[in-house]
Amino acid sequence: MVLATGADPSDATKDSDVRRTVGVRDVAKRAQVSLGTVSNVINTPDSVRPRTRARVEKAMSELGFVGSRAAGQLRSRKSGLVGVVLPDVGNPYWADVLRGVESVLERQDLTLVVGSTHQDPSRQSRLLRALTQQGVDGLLVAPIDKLRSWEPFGDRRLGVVALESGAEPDVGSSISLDNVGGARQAITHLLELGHRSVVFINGPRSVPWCVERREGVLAGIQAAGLKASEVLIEVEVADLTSANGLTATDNLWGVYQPTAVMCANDLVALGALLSLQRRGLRVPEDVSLIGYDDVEFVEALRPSLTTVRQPSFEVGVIAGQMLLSGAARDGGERELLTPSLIVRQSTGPAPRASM
Amino acid sequence: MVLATGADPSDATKDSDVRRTVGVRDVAKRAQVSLGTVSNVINTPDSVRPRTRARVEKAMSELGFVGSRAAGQLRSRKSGLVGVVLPDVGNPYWADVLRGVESVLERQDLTLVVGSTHQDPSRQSRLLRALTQQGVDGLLVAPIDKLRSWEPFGDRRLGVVALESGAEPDVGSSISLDNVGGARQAITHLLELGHRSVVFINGPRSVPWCVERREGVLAGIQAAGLKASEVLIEVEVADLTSANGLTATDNLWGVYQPTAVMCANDLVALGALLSLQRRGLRVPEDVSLIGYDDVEFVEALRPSLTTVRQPSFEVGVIAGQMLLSGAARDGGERELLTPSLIVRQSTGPAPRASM
DNA sequence: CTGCACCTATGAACCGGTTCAGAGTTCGCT
DNA sequence: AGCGAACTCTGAACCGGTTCATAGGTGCAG
Repeated sequence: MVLATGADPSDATKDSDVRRTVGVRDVAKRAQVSLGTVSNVINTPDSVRPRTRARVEKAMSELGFVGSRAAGQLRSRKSGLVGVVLPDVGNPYWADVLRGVESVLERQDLTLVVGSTHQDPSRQSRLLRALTQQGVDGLLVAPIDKLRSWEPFGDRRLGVVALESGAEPDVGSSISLDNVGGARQAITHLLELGHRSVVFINGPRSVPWCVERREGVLAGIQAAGLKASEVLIEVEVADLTSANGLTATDNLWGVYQPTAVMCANDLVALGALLSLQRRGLRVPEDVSLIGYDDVEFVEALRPSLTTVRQPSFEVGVIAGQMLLSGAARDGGERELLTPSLIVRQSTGPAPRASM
Repeated sequence: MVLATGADPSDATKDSDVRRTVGVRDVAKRAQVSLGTVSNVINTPDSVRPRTRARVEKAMSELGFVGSRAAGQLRSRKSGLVGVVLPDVGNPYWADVLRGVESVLERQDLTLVVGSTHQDPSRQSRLLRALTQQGVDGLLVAPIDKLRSWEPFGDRRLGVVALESGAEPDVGSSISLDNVGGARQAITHLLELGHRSVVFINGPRSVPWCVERREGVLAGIQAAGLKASEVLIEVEVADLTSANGLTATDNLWGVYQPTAVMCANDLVALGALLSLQRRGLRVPEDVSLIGYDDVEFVEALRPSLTTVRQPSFEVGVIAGQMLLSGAARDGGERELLTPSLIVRQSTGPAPRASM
């Protein structure tokens, strides 16, 4: 699921509709049992004698009974909801992570509620607040911002898992990827190909893993005995989408003509590729291009994209397991995964004429 | 957000935790007002004198008050939730529709709860049931299956909007695309290029718009004075993903060698393209390929993909507006949008040597 | 100074599924 | 038949924010 928020739902039409929904009491009356028994049929069917259960179930279907989660949740303090806060569900990378989470939570009666922050801190806190109000039992967050006030979010029944959070969170468990290492591999690859004028299109500094990827880039440059100020041009886009990648590259090219473009994200790289191709530049002969994530479609691009592969599905699986195992609640568990560079066609030797 | 479902959340740990959450009563006591006033501050701030309001707000932040949606919803019969049921949020097309919906519902205090059916009818009914239990105020559904028992879902406060439902739903409003026309344009394009051996990779027959696209294909063939049985090879995949597109094409090629492949979906076309390229076939010289949706990245593929463009974002916007305007509740409103063929590089004249 | 209209604040009742202590049954065994 | 353990079933109380009829307060006109 995805979440969005807004301002005023109160303009509901006057509902003079008197028809009430059928509740446990109606079912109980019809099945000639007490309301407690109906509740038992719903929650602990084994504790009800088969004959009775059948009667209740018959009554339920005859009446078209659909329970109200809200009422149950109020008393039981369980919502059966797991909140997931991601930068952007539209990004295939995160969609993949989500599939991983789903695959684990599948057999539990847990419902995923997913929201996108679009790299916007205020959106993040709105989402977190909304999810807390919904009473989610567990929370998976890829923080876009240092989470200041975790307090109310922390004591979920199943706990909290931070995905790709730079700093170690003070509650719950976390699962991270070595962004520094991944970015460093990428930039090193470019430097080894002779590139000495590289543009790095990154996300906002407030995002932990953007900061880390930048660190990796700087570290790689330094390790090669070069100065970042002479080699690197940094560009920042608010949201890591292909549209922004395209615009950023378009704007940039009026000012600089680097021999390589490195993107914080495959989506941005896609945008950059479109911009370059429209401009008539050949990749990788004129410009090398490198992405990050190894999203499914980049293999089919021509040229196919060199990128840094992240085990997206696995991240989701581990996160889901942490929730179920209780590690997310008890905290302290840390998982660190390593990305790997996938060299394809979009990167090649720097052209001679370059600086 | 995305929804998933499962079987048993009961293994919660015994919480001996006695700490209760702060409620309106706690806030009321601290602010020296009645609990009703606290409720007013939350819901109708203007009806509370500024001085009083300030006192309550201070108390709320001091106590770290986070309301419980469940409790409020129980009494007010408003959840502030809008359920969205889509085939696959991972598909950029639907992600786009979603963005459209979000853009409209943004300023309302509505939370989107999104779930993917993955073309699975049982998943659809599970989702619908789960959303109903959550008490969603409105529902957007792209039905994957004739919805038999709409009854309990129908009387949402904001109503129901059916996206791309083949048959006219009996409740709510609908917004559809001319799938017959779109598919017909695509197949006609291929036939005009001389193709007489075309594979059509489609989704399951249970999905309304898959059926419609098939109809369009058949109509186009007939209109060209040809027989479907002699021209068309039909393949069906369960879920319209690139992985399935790849496998289907791989398997198929052992048996047939058509001169063109038409896919019900750009994602499937992407898979097909990968399969063809791995096999060493040139597109479009050896095989023409055509997709459906005009998802963002297909323009960047090489060859860029010929496809049928659908106004995805607009679909979302209209759907959102129908919900807000009450058209979704009162029903009867029908919107029909028209897709258009976008010819790019992946289609070309049929090779001579073909049958 | 009284009356009346309007604005605020109050708090008991309520929404509907779950809990749990206790009553009622069933059944095996002596 | 007699007895206790185990199993079923019962229903009042409860979760916590919202509703709404009512009470209290303020200000202005008569």
